[in-house]
Formats: sequence, C-alpha cells, structure tokens
Amino acid sequence: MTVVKKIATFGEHLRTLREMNSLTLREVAASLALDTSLLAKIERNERQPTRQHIKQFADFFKVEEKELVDEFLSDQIVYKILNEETDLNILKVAESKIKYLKTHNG
Amino acid sequence: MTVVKKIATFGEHLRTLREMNSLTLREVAASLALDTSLLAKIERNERQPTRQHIKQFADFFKVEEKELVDEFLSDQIVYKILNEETDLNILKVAESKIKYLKTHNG
DNA sequence: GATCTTGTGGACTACTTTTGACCAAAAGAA
DNA sequence: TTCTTTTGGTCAAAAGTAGTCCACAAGATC
Repeated sequence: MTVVKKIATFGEHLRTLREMNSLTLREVAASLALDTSLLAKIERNERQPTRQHIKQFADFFKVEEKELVDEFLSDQIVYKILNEETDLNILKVAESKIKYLKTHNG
Repeated sequence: MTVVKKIATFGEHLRTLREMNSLTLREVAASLALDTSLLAKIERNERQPTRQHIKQFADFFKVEEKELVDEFLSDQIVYKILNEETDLNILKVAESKIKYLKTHNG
C-alpha cells in the first residue's frame, strides 16, 4: 500500500516536490537564483509566488505548469472564502456567472 | 410575463437597484455621503466597494446585506478565473480543499 | 443656441499592502 | 561543538488601490 500525502496548499505541494527530490532549500534556491529565505516563505505560504516563480518551479521539478498554477489559484479562492466567512454557495454563484459570461460574451 | 434581467456583476446589480428606484447617481451618492464619481465607478466595477459601502447599499436599497456580499465575493472569484485564463476545474479543487480543511482543522 | 442635468473618465495624491533582500537566530545532524 | 538547514524579523522599495477633483460629452428642455 502506498501512502499518498494529502496536499492542501501550493506551498506544501512545493515542499513535497523538493523533499521528494531530497534537496535543501539552499540548493533549490541557488539553482533558481532565489533568496533561500524567500523560497522558504513561499513554501510556508508567507509569500506568494509570481507567475515567473511558478514557471521556474514547474521546469525545475518537471511537473506541469498548469498543475501548479491551479494549485496556486485555488489557494487564493480558498483563502478568500475562509477569510470572508461566507459559505461554499458562492462557488456555485461564481460558476454560473462564468458560464453566463462565456455564453454571452465570447 | 415578467422580464427578469440577468445580473452578472455586483456593479450591475447596484445600478439596477438604483434604476428600479428611479434615482440618479448624484442622489444616491448624496444620501450616502459618497463622491458621485466613486459611486459611478463602483457601478462600473472600476472600484471595489468596501464592506462599509456594501452595508450602506443594503440598508439604503432595503436588500439583504449577505446577498450583496455574496455577489461581490463571487465577482472576485470570477474575475480571477477569467483573468488567469484557467478553467472551471479550479472551483472543484477549491471546494475539496475547503472541505478538507474544515474536517481536519476545525 | 443656451442652459441644465446626468453619467463618464482622466489625473492626481495619499494610503495600504506586498515583495524581496539581508541578516540573525533557532533547530537539527554529525 | 561545529556545520548545515530552516525560520523569522526588519525594512526599503515597489506595486496596487481608493477616493477626490475637475472637466467633458450626451441628452433633454427652454
């Protein structure tokens, strides 16, 4: 039986990728010309990665960029919902708005 | 048969409320002690309303505050998705993350 | 045409938030 | 202890946003 770690955030995902490759923060940071501390903060979700960062991570760890982008964007949505203390219903509202816009605007 | 206008954004909703009451931007702005231009921008989604604004609008137009808040928050999500050119799938990802967090954290 | 009203929108300032760098210190391994 | 890894605080700079002010365009009315 394989244990699959449930990954909840972009940062955790990133950290998991790094650990799966047995690399240290310093090593990865050096490879990508990033400040070690910045990378650490991104892994702890204390700083947001830029689009450029995400692309770098995807290239470096050989994963799909879209996979990381979606992880990042969904985090943003999660954060907003938890933070504003609303409920999951707004996801439905958002979904229908998007469908409406897509059929009526282009 | 009643024609129901499909409202897609917070701003449009707000404008519709105003027009249903046959009021001008200046009138509403004066009542709420807002700059007319700012109110116009909010109706056109060029400025984001604050929580306080939303409360004022709800009181003034006698609608549920939560209704307006949800409209506003869902707009934010819609904007993010359309803007980042991802797909509806991230709503699913976000939903499962939230459910996961709620069952595992509190 | 002159005037009034309504909504629009540019330009600007002030304010808030966020980033990324730097460095010190904690934590962990050997 | 010593070396390495990770964490965390601080801060200047950059980026983003709000709200104000003013001028203008379109439309209505006289």
